[in-house]
Amino acid sequence: MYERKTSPNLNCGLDLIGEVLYGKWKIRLLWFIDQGHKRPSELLRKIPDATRRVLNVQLKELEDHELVTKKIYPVVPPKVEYSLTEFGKTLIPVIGALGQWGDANQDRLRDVILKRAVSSASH
Amino acid sequence: MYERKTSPNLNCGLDLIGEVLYGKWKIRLLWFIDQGHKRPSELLRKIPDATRRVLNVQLKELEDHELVTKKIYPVVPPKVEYSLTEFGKTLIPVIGALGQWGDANQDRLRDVILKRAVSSASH
DNA sequence: GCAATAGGGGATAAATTTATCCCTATGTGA
DNA sequence: TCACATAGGGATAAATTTATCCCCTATTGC
Repeated sequence: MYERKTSPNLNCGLDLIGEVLYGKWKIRLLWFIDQGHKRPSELLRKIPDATRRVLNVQLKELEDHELVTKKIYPVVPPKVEYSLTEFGKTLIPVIGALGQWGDANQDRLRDVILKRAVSSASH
Repeated sequence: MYERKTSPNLNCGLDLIGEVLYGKWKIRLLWFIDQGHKRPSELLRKIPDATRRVLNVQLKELEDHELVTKKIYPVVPPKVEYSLTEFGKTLIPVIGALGQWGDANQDRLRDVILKRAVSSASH
């Protein structure tokens, strides 16, 4: 496992929430788990741009940060279910606010994001 | 300047907001600019863990994404002021929600973040 | 002339995060 | 016997982000 070489910033609330939510797929993992998509294979289907590996890694971090719990059923083929902890559930309204802002401004956002991407690509 | 090799995900609102807010200091930059700390040197003082260079880079991205505007006064020594655009201002309540959650849970967050950091450091 | 001020940015290195590849396990059904 | 489903994870590579270093501008005040 990768071993961090610099220490995290833990000064203010924004630092702290950043530490647990920073990760390409974490927010969406929390969101989809809350929506009832609990099994790894389901989550992978909901987030097809991610690989199985990264999702596992990020789910493990969410678990270490006590935002989700993992339940392994001793059956074959294996069955695993993730759920939000009570702590994790308190994040859902915040994530909802993020998603709403993104949805409400999607046209403009696509526009400015692509504009920047294109102009940097053309040397 | 670094040139992206993979294309951004622009599927849902969460992807979109991620594209513009993802960056170690961006959220705090927006927050402090909104609080009236507009000059680069002030922002650097408010965020002492960042270097001048990164703040410039991330401010440029925020500008390209139309969340802030930059005003350069033609004086010597140079004076520069950043302000939120109307679009950028609409993000403030969302950022406020993030910060509030982080503040409200700061003890627990410090705890779980450090727990993970320490256990991974010890092999 | 030299330092200080306030802000910029290129080049490169280091850190961090994601992606790829590949191998493991165990019943079930063809 | 072989493929399939379902989940896990090590090793390594590639992509991306941050950090370091160093140099530049122009004026004011010693």
